[in-house]
Amino acid sequence: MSKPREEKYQLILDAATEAFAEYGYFSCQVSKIARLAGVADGTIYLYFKNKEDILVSLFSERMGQFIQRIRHDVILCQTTQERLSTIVQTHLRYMQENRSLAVVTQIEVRQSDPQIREAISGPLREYFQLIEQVLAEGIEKQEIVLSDIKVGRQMFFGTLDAVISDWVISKKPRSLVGVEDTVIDLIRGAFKIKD
Amino acid sequence: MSKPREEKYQLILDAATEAFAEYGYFSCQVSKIARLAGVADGTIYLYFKNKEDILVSLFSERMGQFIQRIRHDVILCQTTQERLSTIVQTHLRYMQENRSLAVVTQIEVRQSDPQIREAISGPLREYFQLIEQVLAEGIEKQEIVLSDIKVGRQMFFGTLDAVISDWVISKKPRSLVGVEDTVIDLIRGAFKIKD
Amino acid sequence: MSKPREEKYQLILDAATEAFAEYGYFSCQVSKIARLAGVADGTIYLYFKNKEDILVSLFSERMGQFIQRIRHDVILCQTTQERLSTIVQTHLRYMQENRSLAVVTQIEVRQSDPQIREAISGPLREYFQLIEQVLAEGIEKQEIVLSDIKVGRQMFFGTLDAVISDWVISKKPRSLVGVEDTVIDLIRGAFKIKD
Amino acid sequence: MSKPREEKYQLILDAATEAFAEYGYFSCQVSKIARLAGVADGTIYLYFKNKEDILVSLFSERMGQFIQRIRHDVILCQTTQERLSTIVQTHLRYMQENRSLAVVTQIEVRQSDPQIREAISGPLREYFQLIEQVLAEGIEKQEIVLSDIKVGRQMFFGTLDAVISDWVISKKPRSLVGVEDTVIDLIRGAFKIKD
DNA sequence: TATGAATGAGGTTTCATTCAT
DNA sequence: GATGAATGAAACCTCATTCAT
Repeated sequence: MSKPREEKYQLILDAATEAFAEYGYFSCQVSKIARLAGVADGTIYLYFKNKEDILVSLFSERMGQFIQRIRHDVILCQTTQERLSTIVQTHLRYMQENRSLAVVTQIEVRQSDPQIREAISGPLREYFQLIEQVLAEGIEKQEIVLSDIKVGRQMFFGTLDAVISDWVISKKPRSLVGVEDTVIDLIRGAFKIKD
Repeated sequence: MSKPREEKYQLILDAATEAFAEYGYFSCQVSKIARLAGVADGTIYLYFKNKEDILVSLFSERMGQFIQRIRHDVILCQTTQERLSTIVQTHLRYMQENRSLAVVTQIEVRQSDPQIREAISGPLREYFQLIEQVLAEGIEKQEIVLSDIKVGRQMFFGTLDAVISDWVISKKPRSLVGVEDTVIDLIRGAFKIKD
Repeated sequence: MSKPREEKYQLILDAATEAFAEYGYFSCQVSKIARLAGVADGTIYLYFKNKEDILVSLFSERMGQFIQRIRHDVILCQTTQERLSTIVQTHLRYMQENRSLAVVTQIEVRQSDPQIREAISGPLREYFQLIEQVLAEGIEKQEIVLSDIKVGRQMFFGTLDAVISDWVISKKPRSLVGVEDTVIDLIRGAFKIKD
Repeated sequence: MSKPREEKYQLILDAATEAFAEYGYFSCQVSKIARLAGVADGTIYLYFKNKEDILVSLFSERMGQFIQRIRHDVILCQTTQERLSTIVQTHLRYMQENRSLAVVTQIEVRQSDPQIREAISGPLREYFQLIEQVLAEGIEKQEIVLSDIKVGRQMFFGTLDAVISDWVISKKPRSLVGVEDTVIDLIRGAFKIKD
């Protein structure tokens, strides 16, 4: 009995991801999500408290999954350089495979509505902490040079974010995978990682 | 005769910047802007076609000013390193002095409502081109090492963007000026600029 | 399942007829129609695209019904004189029984807002064609004398229209049925119909 | 000092006639009239109490002039037949020469807004009375046969009204003068005027 | 007298949410 | 659980009218 419930929950979340990506959170009506999910408008409210709850759930579900994947890949690495390269690769590839999620992330990370931003900040903060941990460990082991961990993370995340932002906006994007090496190279230079 | 017209135009734009920054574009009613500007609701529409036009005008006006300032500062520089450092400094200081503009910029650049994004993209693209010009010249003069100009610009802008984004979201932000040196240092490393 | 939908559609159309008749199209707010129909404002928009669509639908629905009735009555007639008399009678009686429709018809047929007029013209043109057909047949069979069919129709319709217009405007109107004979008599004279 | 006042008053009335004819009373903004008249919006209110007053003034001024012209032409006639023919001719020709007035008349005669209708009814009633006088005299002198004066007037006016209505709506209208003879012929038949 | 920028009441329409079926 | 018709609050925008210049 709980299986179909979970299924429809995910179905709606998938639909919402597509719909938010295409129209933006505010310009996307709940009825559009319902139609895309193949359910009635009212059904949405059996699974979510309100429209905002859809967005927030979408974030913790999908971003949570994303972070878990990255965390899993990072654990297998030996050096800081490997860890950073892995994050770059996994981040870009994951977003490339989940374009709509990438779009939603781009849009909604910066939502100014304080309530929404607060609700969203959880998973993102978790990701930031993961990056900062890697950086801290790198400094400690003298594998990288960095005078301010937070700024280091901002550079690291900001670069990936900007790359994806351009990719998302661009109508004819080149593959994200193609820029991996350049990104990694720039980051290695920034953190003074030796060859 | 045209002075007071221009004055009120700027007054409304200032009010809109504050209001959009506080509530976000969609959650901010036109009446809020009007009240903040000390004018009647209808007066807004003597100066702007509609709500979207306020946002778009805000962008081209204020971002245009911002880019002009950066362009002016960059012209005075001799080396690529100086140019990049100048952009970092001017960018961060300008945003620090215009927090509300920074908020709006951070938020609305990524608005996915396609119409709005299109309208906004102009000034931003201009800024991107400026950065890319500096990078291209740096490569040519062998002052920097960079295999892909676009990715270089993404790293450069993305870093600044992430720094400001954190600063804007943070309730008790440290001064942006304090991170200038770290940012410049990271970028010099990324572009392999010698001391 | 479709019954209640049709019912409410007609309910709103009835309310709109009353409301437009009392206040005129422009001076009548949608909320007035809603209140009269006993539904919420928003409900109106589940059945009609917008305010104008209400008026247009009202016209094609009600006028269509009106024309059908006349067409039905005309078919049973043998002579042109009978046909013309029947149209006069049915027209006047129908309007007398549907005063609000008469008011709306009188008022809105001539709306100069070009968009509205265009939308409304369909059913009216159909009625004009019916009259002109009867006249053409009458001429052919030499039952009437008329040098210009269009002008003949204008006289025929214009007379009925003016009679109803006066009746509608008048606060204490005499019955429309009372003038039937005079109208028929005038028209018989105009078209030189022998006794 | 009173001359230019009168001039501008007429100027605005002319502009209003054009503007009402093109857009209809409700869809025509006061500012449009002002622009057409070449005066400021506020100036309108030095000459007219409000928008409605423009329409009402337009009516009594222009229709008054129209009726006066008809009255003048009718006085010169000897027989009822001449009088009726003269009214038909003058009516059609006047409207043909003043198309915008014709349009406004068509539209606004039927305004359902009770206040407006009341204000307009004056000049129109005067015209109706003139027609009814002619008919009454015709009956008395046994020049025409008519059992109900009011219905007779309705037929007479309604016919002219419908002719003009079609002419006004039609994009490529035939000249109104061309139908004069047919109209007169029909009316002579209706009133049983001998040759 | 003339101006036209400013006003602000009020209208149409949208859409998140509810609830009877 | 599922539906989707109905709700009604609230937003954007228009435009007749005013009034300081």
